[in-house]
Amino acid sequence: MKTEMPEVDRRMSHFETVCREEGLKLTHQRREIFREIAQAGDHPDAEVIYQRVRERVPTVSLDTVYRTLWMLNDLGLVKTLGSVRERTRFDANLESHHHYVCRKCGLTRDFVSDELDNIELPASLYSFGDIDVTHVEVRGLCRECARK
Amino acid sequence: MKTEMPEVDRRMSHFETVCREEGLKLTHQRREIFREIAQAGDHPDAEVIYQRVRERVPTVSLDTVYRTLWMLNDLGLVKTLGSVRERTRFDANLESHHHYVCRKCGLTRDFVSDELDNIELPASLYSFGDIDVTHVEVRGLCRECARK
DNA sequence: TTTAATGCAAAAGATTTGCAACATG
DNA sequence: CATGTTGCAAATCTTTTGCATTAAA
Repeated sequence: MKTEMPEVDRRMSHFETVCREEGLKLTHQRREIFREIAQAGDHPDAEVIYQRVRERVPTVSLDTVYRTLWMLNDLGLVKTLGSVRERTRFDANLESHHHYVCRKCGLTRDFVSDELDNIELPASLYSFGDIDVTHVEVRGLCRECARK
Repeated sequence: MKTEMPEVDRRMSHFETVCREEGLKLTHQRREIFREIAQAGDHPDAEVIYQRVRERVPTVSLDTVYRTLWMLNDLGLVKTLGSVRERTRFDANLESHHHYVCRKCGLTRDFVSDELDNIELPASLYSFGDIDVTHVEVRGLCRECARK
């Protein structure tokens, strides 16, 4: 389930290029933390990344992992799954619906779409398991944030 | 942006029915916490719900809000946006892709689909703001969890 | 009256921050 | 060598838990 080496190498050099462009130092820790995410196929969280990097860099600290992760996210080198630095939000609307989320302020609005509710999913998906619901999240910059 | 009253009332009576069926006590706190989510149009988090309920029930405590929220979630009376009781996960795959997520164990697998990448979104969406990316999350029970 | 639910306070967990020591460019 | 980065420890913030008290059925 790991990413293949040629792809990992491609990601590593992109990472190094972006860091140089931004004037960020290419430390041993940063390289190894990024490499870990670049080759992982399972979307690890900060703690898991920390444990894995520690096998190769025993002195790395958890706070460096966090700092690096957010730095990579700000540079657009990694993405986060689910909410970004946000708490769990609750919703009592049980009808099938989807969300528009502002990438900057987190504003979230419901929308419905019969078309989306009936999209055909790739057959390969069923090899992962069965399917209950399909939820579409549309991200963008909301009007309010665009004005500033 | 609040939910209209008739719909709130419908949700309230559904909530009461389910609680009775499950033998759960209909306390003042539970009613007001549920009402708050039922009428909110903005997907509040636990802290926000707590602050709003406190205006009407000044003695309510934050831990009761948390306990009630998870109870409602377990009963299927509310849903959570984003990850459920999970930490932020990271991903270095920047290509457009979607996720299959197991509702039980959180297993997450990437998948790609040209069809999904080209779905037509409702025009009304553009009234919220501009659109960067569309991400589809398919939820279900993975094979591993289904076997148990 | 019986039992479950609440509020409090304390614990646990996750993430962030200040700062001196250190490594990179 | 100058500056940005690290590791440590402590702080902060969010969520959970134990337990005596209270309220629903």
